[in-house]
Amino acid sequence: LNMLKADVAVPIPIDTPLTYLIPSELQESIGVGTQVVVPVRNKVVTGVVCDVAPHEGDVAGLKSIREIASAPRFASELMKLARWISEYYIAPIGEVLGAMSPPHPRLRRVYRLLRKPGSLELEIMRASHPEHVCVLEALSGDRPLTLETIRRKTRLKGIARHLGSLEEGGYVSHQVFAGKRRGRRTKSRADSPPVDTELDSGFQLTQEQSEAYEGIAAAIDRGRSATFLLFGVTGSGKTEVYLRSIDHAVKKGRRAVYLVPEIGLTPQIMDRVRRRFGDRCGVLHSRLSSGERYSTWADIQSGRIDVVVGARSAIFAPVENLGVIIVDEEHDASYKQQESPRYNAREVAIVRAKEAGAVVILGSATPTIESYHNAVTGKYRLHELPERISGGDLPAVSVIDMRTTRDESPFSKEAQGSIGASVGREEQILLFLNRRGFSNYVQCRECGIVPRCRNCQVSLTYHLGRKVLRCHYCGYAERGWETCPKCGGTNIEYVGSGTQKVEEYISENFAEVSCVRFDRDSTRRKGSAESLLSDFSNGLVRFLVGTQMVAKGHDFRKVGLVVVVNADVSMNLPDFRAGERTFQILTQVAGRAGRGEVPGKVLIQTFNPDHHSLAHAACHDFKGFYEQEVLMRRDLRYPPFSRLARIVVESRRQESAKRAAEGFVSVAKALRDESIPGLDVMGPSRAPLSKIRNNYRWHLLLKGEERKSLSPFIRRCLRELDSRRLAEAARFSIDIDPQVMM
DNA sequence: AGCACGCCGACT
DNA sequence: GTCGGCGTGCTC
Repeated sequence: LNMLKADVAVPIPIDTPLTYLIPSELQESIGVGTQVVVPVRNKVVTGVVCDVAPHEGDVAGLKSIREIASAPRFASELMKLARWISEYYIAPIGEVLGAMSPPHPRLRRVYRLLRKPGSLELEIMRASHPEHVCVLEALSGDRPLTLETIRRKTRLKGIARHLGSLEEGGYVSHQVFAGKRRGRRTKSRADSPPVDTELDSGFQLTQEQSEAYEGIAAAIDRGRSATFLLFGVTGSGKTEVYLRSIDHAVKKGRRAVYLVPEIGLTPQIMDRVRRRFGDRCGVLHSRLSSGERYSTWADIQSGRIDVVVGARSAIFAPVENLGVIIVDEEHDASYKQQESPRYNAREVAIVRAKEAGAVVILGSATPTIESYHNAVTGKYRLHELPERISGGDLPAVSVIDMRTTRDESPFSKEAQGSIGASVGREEQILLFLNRRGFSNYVQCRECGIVPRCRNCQVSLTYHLGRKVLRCHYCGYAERGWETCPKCGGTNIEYVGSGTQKVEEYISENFAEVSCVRFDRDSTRRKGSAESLLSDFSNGLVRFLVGTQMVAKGHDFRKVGLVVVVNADVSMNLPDFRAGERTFQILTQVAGRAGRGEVPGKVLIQTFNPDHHSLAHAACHDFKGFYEQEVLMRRDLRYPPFSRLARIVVESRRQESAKRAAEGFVSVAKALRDESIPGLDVMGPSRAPLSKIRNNYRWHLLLKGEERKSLSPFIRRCLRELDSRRLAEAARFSIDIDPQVMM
């Protein structure tokens, strides 16, 4: 008897795939990558076959694969990528494949009323189990309901239990139901605009654009993987280089993936791609319905699509014969997924390209220090696009020293004057405030100094309870300041979050013109972002007050003045990348000014006018910023001179979280050996967000010299911790190459 | 993740 | 005594 078994990765957070028998009638059609329907406990889920092997010994204890799922099979290239992600990012393989899959038909348990209780039965039930009556009432509508719906209708807890006893009593029954997939939508070819290659490609490329394009095209022809960094200010024509490179690949019979940070905010890019490639392009993003997403996915897999545009997860598009991957705005934080699997699409792109023999183009006006370093050291190939194509000069930027401001207004005298003058000239004004100051930092109002950790250079966070300043990387603590150690001043400010004063100030002082706020809160509703922005771009609204979101991509033609209300908030986040983030965001915001015929002016208000992020952003000098930042990174052994991993430990009880985190540190120190060069363990300490949803959070940082040794070492530590029972009541989450330290 | 099992306080 | 709260452990 030659039975076959399959290891199936299921979408639950367990470390290993589960083993199932393959029914003989399915043996022919199941291989690695096949998506199958399998029972897990009392549910059925869709999983992916990771391995097929002959099964020896008895069959007892093994369940069988139910059927082959309707979703198509994963190509071996993507299976290999999934394995790499799972190992490198220490994420369960089932979750990785789940993130890579198109939406599955939802398999759920539905409950149905079998028999109504008689009136006497009902009385007894009402007396003994009133919840049961509730549940039966919810089910009385004849339609089978899911657990979730019943829970919502009855607003009861422990629904499963009640249903169990009702089922036993013969009142209800359940069955497993596969939600039907909506039929594949046939895309109407009429609504896609005609392909119009002439319109864009008619332009003469600049010298630098041609050089970049020639280099990329040659690399695509060679068919060996290479990574390019396209470094150019906004408006320098990066997009045209991307599009020509894609065009070149497509003409050679290859395909392309084009990643953008947030597709919702960049409709122009989609338009340009559409115009160029017609219906041979497809979009993948989070706002698609599952039907739309599935149909695009199927179109990609069947080869009907040459160019896939999308956000982070589009890096998993089942594109065959990949020739080029674009990562636009490569510095953007949204490429890193902040929940498991915590992958970085930029890194995944490079790994995938290596496997496929494809070329990666990273593009940015403000590259990450890591990417620029790789370009400088020759790991990537660097191409610069130094000038704005359309002419338009970069705006004049002035840094305003707020230490001289004494009053309560959010604006300095100078800014007030500029705003007034700008309103007088009927220009539009963008007020940028970075409200995401979750963490309270301390600052001397007189000299502007902010206390920083002597070991880690990150700003210290003030803790009201104990009145101490604490480092969230290493745990270092000192007493809170009463006088400034530098200038002796006594005006020490505890800077909190939120500066809504701005909107108030504007409506009080400029009541005659309208002002709109643009941030996560005001744009939550679908479509509201678009309508707010169009009100601003067509001139209905004079002031736009916004956070990060306004800095991205929008092309406002009539903005004459940009004011950065408080540049210090992002500068003083307890994060070693705070300076880099500040530089990026300031450069982007400044880029919003002077894009049309109005010459732009940018004001940056700060208590720290000498900070290198500000100084270099003010003169549009990325390289100067890089040179200085890289010194700090080298000095303190931060990336790109090391690799980081962050371990977050969570528990309901403060003590267990702390103990488990300390346990990890002691295990890591005990297990360190020459297999993990340059290992450095920092912490443990309270995480900056030290309590979330009643869970206490501690964290620690590991530094290592090389990329490949850190993850296996962490896995060894976790196993050891488990076997020594040091992790009781605590959960670990691992963030490899962390981008944020909250 | 979800869900069952099992151990403890508040009610008939 | 039971009901139902949450902590712990397993899913082939």
